Amino acid sequence: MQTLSIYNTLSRNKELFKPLKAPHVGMYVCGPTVYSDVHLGNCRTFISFDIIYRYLTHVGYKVRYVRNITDAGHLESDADTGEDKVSKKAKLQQLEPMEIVQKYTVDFHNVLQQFNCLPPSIEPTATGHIIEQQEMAKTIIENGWAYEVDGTIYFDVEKFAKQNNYTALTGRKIDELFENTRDLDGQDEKRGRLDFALWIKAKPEHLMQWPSKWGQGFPGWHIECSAMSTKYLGEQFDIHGGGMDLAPTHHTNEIAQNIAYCGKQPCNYWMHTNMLTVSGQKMSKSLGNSFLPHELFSGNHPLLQKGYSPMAVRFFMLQTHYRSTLDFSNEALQAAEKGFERLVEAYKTLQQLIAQNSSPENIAELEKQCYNAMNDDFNTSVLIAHLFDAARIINSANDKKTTLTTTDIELLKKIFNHFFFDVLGLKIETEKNRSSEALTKVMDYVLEMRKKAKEEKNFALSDNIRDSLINAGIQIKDGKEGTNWKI
RNA sequence: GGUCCUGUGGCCGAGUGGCUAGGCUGAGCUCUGCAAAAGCUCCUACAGCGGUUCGAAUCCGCUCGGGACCUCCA
Repeated sequence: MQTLSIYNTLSRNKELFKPLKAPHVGMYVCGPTVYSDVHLGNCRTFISFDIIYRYLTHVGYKVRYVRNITDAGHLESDADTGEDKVSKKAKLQQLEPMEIVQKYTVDFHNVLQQFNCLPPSIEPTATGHIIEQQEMAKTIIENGWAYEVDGTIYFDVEKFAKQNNYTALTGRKIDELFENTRDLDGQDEKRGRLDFALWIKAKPEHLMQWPSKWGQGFPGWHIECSAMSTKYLGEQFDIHGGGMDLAPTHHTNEIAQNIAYCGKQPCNYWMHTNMLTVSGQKMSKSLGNSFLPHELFSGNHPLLQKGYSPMAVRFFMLQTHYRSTLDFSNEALQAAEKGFERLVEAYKTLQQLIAQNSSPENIAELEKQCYNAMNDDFNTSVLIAHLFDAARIINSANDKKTTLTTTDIELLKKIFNHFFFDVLGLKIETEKNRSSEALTKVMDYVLEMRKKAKEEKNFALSDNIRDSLINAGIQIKDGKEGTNWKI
């Protein structure tokens, strides 16, 4: 097993990864609230955790990866005010709330599939775990950490913070939090200003509500994750992840709930992915600089000069470490697209490399460096740099400027299979008709014609053939071993 | 306003107290009938000002800029 270190938000340091029950690893990631098209920032988070899931699996762990779908209880404001996001959308579109949930869940799955993300082991929903959430709230009340006011259950943060480190995740000073939170004038039935709801009394017109011992209501936003992680991963598990914006409120409250419920920290390693910006500014609807995944793929957006394939985008994201902000720009995307293509071409070249008896290259060391990169807090950026080194060696060997033994070539293939495909989750996109048999035969014939023309010094014709192929979107490359082509 | 994070070459983006990140772009060379591709070389940076140190982009302080969350506002 590899020695892996992970940056833990709790300690603000990289720590050696020690699972509670190796080889089993429990990982929980906060999934999307399915009330609108999936945000590209969400995609980044889920792609990051897809890599983590893939790498842990690759090095031999048996990972149970749980990622929830929030389909109820997430209000417009995190201060337990405003409407439920799903219900609001349902009213606007005059649909059943579960129609909204279905529509955007399907959309979410489609997008992640295009990005080649593996499905999680379990994908539980908030509405599917109402009982569990009620039970957890009940226990928290019994344990003395929550109270009921007219059918709504609040978590007593002030009381909790006196005996526990409520702000462990962010290191904020609790006194300042109290000071900076304003009074919710008049309507406030909470005891403390930082208190948050575990269960909320539903008004009669509220579309999504369930019976409970406290009357009709619906769950608070934070309780679902505590309830579902506990149900499927136990009271304590290994990794909990999500976007950085979730740490101060959602995750902080989640930890409080778990401790209030069973007296234990829910997990050992908290991992947070950084945000997305567009040309240096944060991606937001109000700034008019946000676009959807399908707009990014098609290029159908004023900010996009062209479309970028899902794999190019995935590769682009992986060139930046998950804890750094990721900046979208046409220039950067195009650079990534070309770099990705370069690796794909090197992989194809690798398949037809001819082995020599000896080699000056140290491929075993290269493989080791790839593992080192991933072991250092999943540093995909450094891993990719090593893959480019591999590409240079492959191309050099193809140009007869270096030599590789059979062992070297096999090891290079293994490196690509393990890291490029399995761990980074990249794939070679097969354009329709790209390598249909008929086209291959036609190309063989056309290239034979061109070869003959060249032998007869009829360069006008050979160039004409080449230009015509370029017009048809096919590029040819003359090499020592003959001519290759690609679309 | 508060807390936290962050500032790297034309662009993107890793990184460690002293040793080439890598990709894209541009220039030159090799190869080639020419081109493309590929290889090699070059453009060699670390926001600014102080400090610690034999030595800092890497540690500390301040200034300026960017971001996240909270507050405010809409």
